[in-house]
Amino acid sequence: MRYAYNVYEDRCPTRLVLDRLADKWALLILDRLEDGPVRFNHLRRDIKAISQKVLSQTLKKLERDGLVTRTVYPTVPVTVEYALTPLGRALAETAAALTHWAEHNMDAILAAQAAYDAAVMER
Amino acid sequence: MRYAYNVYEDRCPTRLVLDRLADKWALLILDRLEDGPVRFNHLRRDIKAISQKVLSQTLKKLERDGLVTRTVYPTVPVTVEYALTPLGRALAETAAALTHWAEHNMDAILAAQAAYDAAVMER
DNA sequence: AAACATGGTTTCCAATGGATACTGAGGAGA
DNA sequence: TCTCCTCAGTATCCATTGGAAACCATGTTT
Repeated sequence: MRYAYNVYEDRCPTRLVLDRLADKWALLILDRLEDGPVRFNHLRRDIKAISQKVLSQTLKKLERDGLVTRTVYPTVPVTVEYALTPLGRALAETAAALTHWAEHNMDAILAAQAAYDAAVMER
Repeated sequence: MRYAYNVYEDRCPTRLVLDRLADKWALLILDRLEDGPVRFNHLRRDIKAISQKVLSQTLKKLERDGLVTRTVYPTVPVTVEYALTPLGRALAETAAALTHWAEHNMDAILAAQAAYDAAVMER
């Protein structure tokens, strides 16, 4: 065994982390922050169809995990900027591989789904 | 734009794929299948705390997406083997990066959580 | 005075997730 | 023979989660 942790084990803390990272919205947020800090409502507009509640909740969890920072500027109205920490940046690169894989291999997956559904229909 | 798809867009099919891949259990299954075919109950035992229902459902979705194959051997009792397709293998390598990142960076995340919780307490 | 911006919280309902029990065919052990 | 065990799943129920929409405070613009 190379690491002290084993994600196959129940009750291993890595399971908690995997739970966090295996989240569509968290991956999209991390990906979106790679180019630099972004404000709350800007994220909301960029990541289509995310709700305010889920965005807020997800950002809080990412902040707690030390993956993003939250900075408040006392402007009027208040400005809140979210940015990646070094740890978050490392993860974002890994996460980007997943989202980009999805974009890249979409056609193959759609074809597989169509074939599967056709096979189920004629069964 | 490099690809025809954009995961930030609502209603883009990549969102469906991301939804599928951003799933703790799917990632663990793909990871577990990297070393070769595995039977249903073997997966169930290896991936601690997964329920039969969720394992069954997740495998079906992965099969529909063309990421795993399901092969039935008419033994007694019946043997069902799950294996990665070439497409699934490519994804498993990407997914492995995530699970291994979780194992690797666990200590930093636990420390961040403790610091965050302490800050919240004294606030 | 009404509308819009900021960054959220609250509320409600539908969908999802997990725990548990059950199936059913066949083999092994008592 | 009777009971238990294995295989690979379904079926059922309840708690948690997710998303839609309304609401909040503060301040600027029209």
